[in-house]
Amino acid sequence: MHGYDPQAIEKKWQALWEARGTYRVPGPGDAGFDASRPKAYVLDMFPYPSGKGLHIGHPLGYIATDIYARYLRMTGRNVLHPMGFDAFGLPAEQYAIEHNVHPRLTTETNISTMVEQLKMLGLGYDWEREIRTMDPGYYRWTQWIFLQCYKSWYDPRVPAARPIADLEAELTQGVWRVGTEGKLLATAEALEGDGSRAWTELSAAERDAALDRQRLAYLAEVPVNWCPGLGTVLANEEVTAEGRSERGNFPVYRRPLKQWMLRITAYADRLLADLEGLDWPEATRHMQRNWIGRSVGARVRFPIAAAGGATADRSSGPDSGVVADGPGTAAVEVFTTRPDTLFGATYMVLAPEHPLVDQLTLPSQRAAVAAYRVQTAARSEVDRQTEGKVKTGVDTGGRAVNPATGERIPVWIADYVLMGYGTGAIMAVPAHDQRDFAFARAFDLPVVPVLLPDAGWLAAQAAAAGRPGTHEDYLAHVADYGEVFTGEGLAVNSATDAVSLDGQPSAEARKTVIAWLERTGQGAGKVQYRLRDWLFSRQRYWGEPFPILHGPDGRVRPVDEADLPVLLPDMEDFKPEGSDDPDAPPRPPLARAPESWRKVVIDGITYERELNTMPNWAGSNWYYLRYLDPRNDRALVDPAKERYWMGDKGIDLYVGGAEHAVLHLLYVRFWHKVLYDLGHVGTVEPVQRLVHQGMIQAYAYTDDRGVHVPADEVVEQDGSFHYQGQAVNREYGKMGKSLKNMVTPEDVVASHGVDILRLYEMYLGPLEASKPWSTRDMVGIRRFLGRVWRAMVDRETGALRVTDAPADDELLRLLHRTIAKVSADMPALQFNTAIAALIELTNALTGLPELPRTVAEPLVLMLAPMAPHLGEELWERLGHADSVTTAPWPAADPRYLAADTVEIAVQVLGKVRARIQVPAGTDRAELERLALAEAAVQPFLAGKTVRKVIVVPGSLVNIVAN
RNA sequence: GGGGCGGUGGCGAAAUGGCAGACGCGGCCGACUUAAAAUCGGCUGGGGUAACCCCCCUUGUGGGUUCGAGUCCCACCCGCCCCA
Repeated sequence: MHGYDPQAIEKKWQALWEARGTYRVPGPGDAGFDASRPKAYVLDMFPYPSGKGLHIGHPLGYIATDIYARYLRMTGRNVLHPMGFDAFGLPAEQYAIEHNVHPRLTTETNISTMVEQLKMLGLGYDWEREIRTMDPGYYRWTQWIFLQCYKSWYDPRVPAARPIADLEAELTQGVWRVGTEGKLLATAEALEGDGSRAWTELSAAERDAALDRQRLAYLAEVPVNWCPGLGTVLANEEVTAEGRSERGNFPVYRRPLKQWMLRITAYADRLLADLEGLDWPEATRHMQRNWIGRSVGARVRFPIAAAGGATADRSSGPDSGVVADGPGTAAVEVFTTRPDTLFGATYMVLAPEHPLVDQLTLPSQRAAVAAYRVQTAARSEVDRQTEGKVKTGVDTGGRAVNPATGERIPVWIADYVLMGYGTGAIMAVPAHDQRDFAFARAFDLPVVPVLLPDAGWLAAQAAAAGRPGTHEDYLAHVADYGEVFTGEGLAVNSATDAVSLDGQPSAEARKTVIAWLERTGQGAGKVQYRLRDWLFSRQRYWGEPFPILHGPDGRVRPVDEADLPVLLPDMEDFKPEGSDDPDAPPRPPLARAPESWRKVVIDGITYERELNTMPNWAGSNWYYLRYLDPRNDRALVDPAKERYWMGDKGIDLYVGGAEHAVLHLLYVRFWHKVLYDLGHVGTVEPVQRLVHQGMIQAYAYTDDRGVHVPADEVVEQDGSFHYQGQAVNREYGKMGKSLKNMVTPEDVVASHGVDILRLYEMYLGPLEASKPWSTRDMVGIRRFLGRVWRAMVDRETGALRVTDAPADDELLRLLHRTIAKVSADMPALQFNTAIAALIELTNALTGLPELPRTVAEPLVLMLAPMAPHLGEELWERLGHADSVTTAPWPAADPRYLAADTVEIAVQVLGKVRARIQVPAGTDRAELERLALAEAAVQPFLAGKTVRKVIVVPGSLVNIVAN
């Protein structure tokens, strides 16, 4: 028998590929590199070797990029298509803890398994470029990038990161002064008596502090998400909406801790602006814009008029909102996007954790305030923001002054104001903000309208609320109108001797009030971001150690770059010290490392190593650069290799899950921009084109008890489903062990072969769409590849059925239409329609006594990227010694694309009434004449006048008659 | 609550504003076979009707723009995702 035997062919070619190094990709400087060819960089999001089994959905994106990379290679490009492993971090560590084996061992085992699985799928990776983030040769450069962040500052004038040494030089030269909160102040703009000081006036410690305040990597005491169950802090992104850890589902608490931070906020504007030029899914760009959350408004200072505390306490950090305002007084600073409503601010609300609360609270209110703060601490951040809940809050008894009206207004605390957002305090304008209004109604606070709504809104609301709807009535009875007006209006009730907004539209009123605030030193226009700096410390073992030493005087000393990597010490006891007690102090596992690792003596001074490790994101944040030059021990990447492979716009195609739309992809862009600013990479953005593959889902079945039954043992009978004779219900969901509907690549490869699996996954539907798996449907692909085989190989004798006889014109036209279609579908990643076109072509070959070579070869070439094993086998049988992977992609011949005759639809009033055959290229006038003369349309024209005739050459004629 | 994406035969799906349903699965009929599998050929959105001519209807619902709408616009319903 000489039929199509997928498993035999696949085994043969996978061995040959390995032996011949078919997928080795030389780069600049390597032997065999051809610099005249254009490059393409096709990248998969690399996996973490978690140890959970792969199911059929995991390789979807890998298959797609593999097909695209193979196609590009056949079009003459040097194609970089590497793979590696995200080996550090929580998934690998949790697996190790659960199995009570060292994470290095479990990770290495898991990686070996995954490499075998990926090779089994026929994926053409250059395994010589494989990287693992846990290898010292790799994480050395992760540490190195961290050091570059530590040694850099963000110069807003460029704007770009620059070496911190430059800043030090400029400070020494007097370009800058250091302001009251440690902020940099251009000397030229410094004002007399603004409290700023020259570099020469600062002590050594103050100078250190001033520089540290500018670094892109810095230590700060910040409120963090502390997860005692995991024994580590988590980034906001790693905490679920329910206030639990994304991994492990442990409770998470807010508490202040001293942590390493990365100043991603400095890049907020560029991260936002540079989204514009990217070929990314719109939804992903939208999510990143939301995450960055740029809002334009003003900072406004409300001086404290009456306070319960004695004197203003010390300034409590850069963004606390506390502003020393001369001896004994202070002001609460707020951010508002609606400074045009400043005159309507009738009270203020502070977050319960706000540092000014103690000072503001009157003795009579202390007990109530303290109780409320305890109550708040127990609630999660998301819970606090959820709307529709009953508003709660407590009056501090303190009073602040509205700078516009000069009136003393009450200051409350309430949990819907968050300390971590903005300044931790708001001005409340109940007349024009929904939440403020609800709060004011609940606690009987005054509501003063300061905007006149437009007539349409007023009329609609007046009708709904049964009010007259006049301006006078609205201003007098604003609280009786059903809804709060939050739109743009005309300012009213907004004038004093000092400033007047009355009559101005909101946009103009904002400008007026900001100008006045700035002139009088009571505030300023300000752009604020939702984006926070990136919390970069984890109290875990399985991660990159920080290249940081702590001196006995508390000063930080970076490890010399020549001493990198700082090796992760081998420890038997690597487990985190989890705890049920939210107040237990963090105890990173590295605190238990041998003293020989923890202590370092330099010039007679004993330093302690930083005991935290970097988060999971660190290693995956720049891996795409290391593939370009994976074994370089002198640099992160050789500049010549970086320029060639990254080109002008970076990675040509990056495919991975939509779950990384914000975190991974935002962090990657941030580090890439830092490296760009410092001259280590040549592109502004790392990824030009991004595609998210969809999920493969599957049916699952439950019996009448609601218990899942094995999906592969369910049979369908007459439209209902049965398991062991019992009727079962069908559900639809993620593939996985819990639903008992998992299908593994191993099973499918064993029963059908890899090429059929690859084609079937691509044929299911568009790459981006989620779609259901159905093993039953795979038979269609098996039939297709079987027909291809039998068209070329005699199944009795095994002889080649391909001859040099010429193909007839009809077949050649179909062939070249197919080439044109597939050639257009490949770069668009529309493999489902490309396969459909190849099936059509193959179906046209089934009756032929022999197959012309002019048809057989292009068919094999087009099939080869998708079914590489079959492609190689048939290419070899067609007499080619070289691999099909480097054969040239076929070109469609325009001569065969134009048909001699075309069918034209003749419509009357948009309905098709006849079809006529005309020579290709028939002109409009002739088409119109033929259409009007067509016998079949006459009944529909009878008794009517032809008003107009629309002619679309090559397609249709539409007769408008009535 | 705000935003994004989607809704097309029994199923997966296709369709630069131009003949809706390509291609595959499933189903039906036939050929080959002692028989089955495999393979090959034909039919297969719904309704009317005389299964094949022909007519009507049909892309979640209702409007609109257009000679012409699955495609563009508005409102609504449903599903998924993101932000609250």
